[in-house]
Amino acid sequence: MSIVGWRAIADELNPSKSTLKLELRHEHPWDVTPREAVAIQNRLRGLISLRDDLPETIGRVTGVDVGFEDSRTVTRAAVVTLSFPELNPIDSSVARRPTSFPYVPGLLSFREVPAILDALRTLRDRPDLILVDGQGYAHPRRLGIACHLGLLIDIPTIGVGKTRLTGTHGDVPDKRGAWVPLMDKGETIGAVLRTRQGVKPIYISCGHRIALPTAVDWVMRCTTRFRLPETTRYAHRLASG
DNA sequence: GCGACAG
DNA sequence: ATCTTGTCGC
Repeated sequence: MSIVGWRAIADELNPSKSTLKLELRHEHPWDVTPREAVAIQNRLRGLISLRDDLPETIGRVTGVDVGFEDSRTVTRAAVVTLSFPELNPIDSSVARRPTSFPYVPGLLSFREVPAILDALRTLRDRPDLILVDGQGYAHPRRLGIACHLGLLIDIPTIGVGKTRLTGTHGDVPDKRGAWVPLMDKGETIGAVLRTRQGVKPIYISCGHRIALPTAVDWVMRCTTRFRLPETTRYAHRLASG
């Protein structure tokens, strides 16, 4: 579908441009040096919960993705909420703001989270569960973008990466749903999951308030006939258009 | 010192 | 991520 078509759908999903009360559980500066960013990550890492702490019933799943415009000088975050288990889009939001932090492996959240928070603020309802494009716990300091975002807004999050940031793993059986642990320094930091037979596996890790097996289950429940979950696909289309 | 390195 | 045509395969 064309970009015009998608913008039309996006507006139709949330015509009132209603604002969601999104109180941040933690605050810290964003205009920081890479060195300061690392210090913030080391301070926040101890606050992450890898335990299941999700709503009793989840009727909606939300996807988040970020794209860039004008030679990466503008950051565009897209959030799409789908009904569950139908996986039909029922709400969405897009936010654009000047890019203020460079891409540095391991510090992705400092580049993308500010715009994501802007997008979340114009969503109609508070998400039950969010699938974030990128790693969560599978990070050098165990604070990938999914952990960072989930912790700030205190909502369960899952990291869904298309490629590896850190860690090692064996071969993944070529069968839908098969997965092997992603290991680092003797610890399981994530799962390498084959969402469909015959496609490259994706990297799943805990964000916040969810355990790894549960995270893998939810990613599979959100994945139909493609390599990536529908949440990620819808968000990507709105972020890139 | 030499690689590796989410998006 | 983004820049980009054609091309291999179901």
